[in-house]
Amino acid sequence: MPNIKQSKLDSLLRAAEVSCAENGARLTQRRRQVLSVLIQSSSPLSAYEVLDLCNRSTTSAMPAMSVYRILDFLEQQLLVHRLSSSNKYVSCAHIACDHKHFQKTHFLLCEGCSSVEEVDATQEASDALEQMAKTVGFKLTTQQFELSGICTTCQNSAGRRL
Amino acid sequence: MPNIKQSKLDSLLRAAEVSCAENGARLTQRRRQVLSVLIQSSSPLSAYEVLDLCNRSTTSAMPAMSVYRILDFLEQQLLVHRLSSSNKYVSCAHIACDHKHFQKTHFLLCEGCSSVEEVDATQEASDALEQMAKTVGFKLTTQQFELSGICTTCQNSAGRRL
DNA sequence: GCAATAAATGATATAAGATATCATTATGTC
DNA sequence: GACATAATGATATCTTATATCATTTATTGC
Repeated sequence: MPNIKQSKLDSLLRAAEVSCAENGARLTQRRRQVLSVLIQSSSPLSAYEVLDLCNRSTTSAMPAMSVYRILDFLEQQLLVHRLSSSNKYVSCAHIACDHKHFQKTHFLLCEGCSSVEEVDATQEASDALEQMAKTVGFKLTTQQFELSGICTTCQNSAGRRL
Repeated sequence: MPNIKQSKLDSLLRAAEVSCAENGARLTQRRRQVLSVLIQSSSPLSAYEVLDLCNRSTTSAMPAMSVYRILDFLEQQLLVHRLSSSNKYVSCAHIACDHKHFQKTHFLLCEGCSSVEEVDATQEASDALEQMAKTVGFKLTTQQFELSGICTTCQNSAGRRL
């Protein structure tokens, strides 16, 4: 059940293809298939969830190995991100734009509906974290943070559903 | 190879025992064994790493199942923390004091030596993160953050080792 | 102290997740 | 089209995690 329009999906896939080409890489059929699954998912997926969804839509079964390889590839291309806290994958929110992942990236994970919001760190948050680390002598290298919470939708429907 | 003094270990274990008792729980031999391993480790350990270390020091082999159960128990007692980004465990830095885990906790993970520093969030960091989440409508619930970086020691030895 | 109950651990099986390795197919280059 | 390279298929294996039931150990009430 795609929760995005076919036209939107197509344009993202085309952008991904261009993006790969710029890096001298190719967005093959399999890679496109995996990326499609992630783009269409409203929540992060594990490698095996990706695998199942791929095999649901195709006749030729994909081996698990391929999914891992392809996820690695897509991650390197910055087309998908790996969430280390759950060991799942999400498609990048910036496939179609020229966003450069310069700032630290924060992933806000909704505990209600499992949706993810990818946002750039504010300068304040970035500074505060650096500063905090500095007080114990740490020099931060993390560029990715994963925070849990409740999204707007789930907050509003809390009366009904929680 | 214990990197802490026996007396220190003993006093932590005694404190842990008291802490459990206060919750109507018991620090059994097996639980004490697992906790000891974690306290003595200079870096986070996976469940199976804990298992191996336990079985190295004892004649009676512990089943994997027990380790998972005991880690769950110790985590509930706040004697150990689970790092979701690596799926490993560390002993709490506050076993012997009356620290209450009121503030958000940050774990600073050194990419050089794998050591961990457990620190309370500064008000600034806490506020900045809340604020950032708020801009996209999220209400944060996370109480634990895991950041990677380089510790003081490794920064200083960088010329030699990195 | 001892039976009854509950808590903790042992033991075994199996599921789930991830990786290593080599064979095969597809793609690009000359 | 032959060659080199990249990508995928196929298989085996290893690691990690959980489910389940039996056994042992502790606790409670008498």
